[in-house]
Amino acid sequence: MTTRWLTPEEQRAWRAYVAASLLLEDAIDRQLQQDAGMPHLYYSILSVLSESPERRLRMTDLAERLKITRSRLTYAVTRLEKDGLLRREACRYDKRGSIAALTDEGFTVLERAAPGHVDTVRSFLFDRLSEEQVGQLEEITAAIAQGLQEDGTRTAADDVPWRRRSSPACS
Amino acid sequence: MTTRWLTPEEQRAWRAYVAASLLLEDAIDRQLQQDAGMPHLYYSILSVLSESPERRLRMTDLAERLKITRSRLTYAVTRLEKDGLLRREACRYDKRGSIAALTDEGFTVLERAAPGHVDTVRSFLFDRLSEEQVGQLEEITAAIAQGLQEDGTRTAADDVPWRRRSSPACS
DNA sequence: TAGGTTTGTTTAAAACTTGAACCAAGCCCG
DNA sequence: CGGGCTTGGTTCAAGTTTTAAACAAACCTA
Repeated sequence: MTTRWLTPEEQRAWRAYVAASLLLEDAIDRQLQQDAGMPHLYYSILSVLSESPERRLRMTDLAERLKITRSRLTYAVTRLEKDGLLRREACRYDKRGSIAALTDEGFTVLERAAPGHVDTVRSFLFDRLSEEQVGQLEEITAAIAQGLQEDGTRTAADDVPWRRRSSPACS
Repeated sequence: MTTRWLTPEEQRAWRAYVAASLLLEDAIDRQLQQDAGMPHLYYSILSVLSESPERRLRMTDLAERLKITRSRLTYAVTRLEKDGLLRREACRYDKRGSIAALTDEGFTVLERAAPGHVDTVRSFLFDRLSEEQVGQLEEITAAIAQGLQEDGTRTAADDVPWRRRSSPACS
């Protein structure tokens, strides 16, 4: 089968997208590095934890929400723990598990970094979009993410309903 | 001034965006690494070169199009040169300049990798969007990129029209 | 209980990024 | 012309991150 190349419209969209995502991620990383001493990913870890029940989550669940590998997460969490922003706890229900729990200090750091972060996201993203476009962006990116999820992390267990992760957060 | 937090709609959009861009970049990197032995950025370098007049471009111009620092580009180009996919040439009109020129081998590698890459982009992105959404995506990301450009790389020269880079590609 | 899975970490090697420092070449202006 | 600033590009050192493979412990199911 011969390749279906991108149409001119698709090409324009693709290029604009690539440029925007690169620039945006750079800008956000820079801002957070500056103001909070950590890159976007690390901030996201704290942020996700802060919204979880009891501000804690199992490593695997955390990795899943952040769309990163467990190995990568282990590395990041180790640094955050060293900085005292979170703590690892044992899981009572599953002795293999370890739980990342946001510390008070971590929460404070997050609270202090949040305004600057939101300002950045706002000024570079939402301030430039109409309300309508915000909705469009959500639909578009949600569709993309969905496609990539079901495809990527497809394991045998996904085909066995009764074995699917339920993850009561073990909390 | 108190922070204007994100509205629920904005939050949803932001999260979907972050997840999608991460997953998409991962998927593309994986595919290209697999099929062409290089990450997305390197492929982009070859790709931009292949579309430039005489398949060559000055380093600074290349960095500008790719939205990366010159330092970062130097590193990448060094590797690509080592792999024989491009060659550095002296610039006749400006003895400071160096030009990255795609080699025949580089072009061949690109030709072979392109179908797989396009397939990936298509299946993860465009196949999931309506024609209308493609247009929306372009407008949205173009707006974002524009905002980030004028802000970021603002140098004194930008305010002096007659000194702005014209870059006749020196070719 | 055996066999296969899942969890999370470890390890070692690469790959990448950054920022500053630097040199050579170009440009400006008195 | 010649000093002084700017630009193009690389180099360097340091640190960060990423990956993949291997692993042990704990789980699960038959």
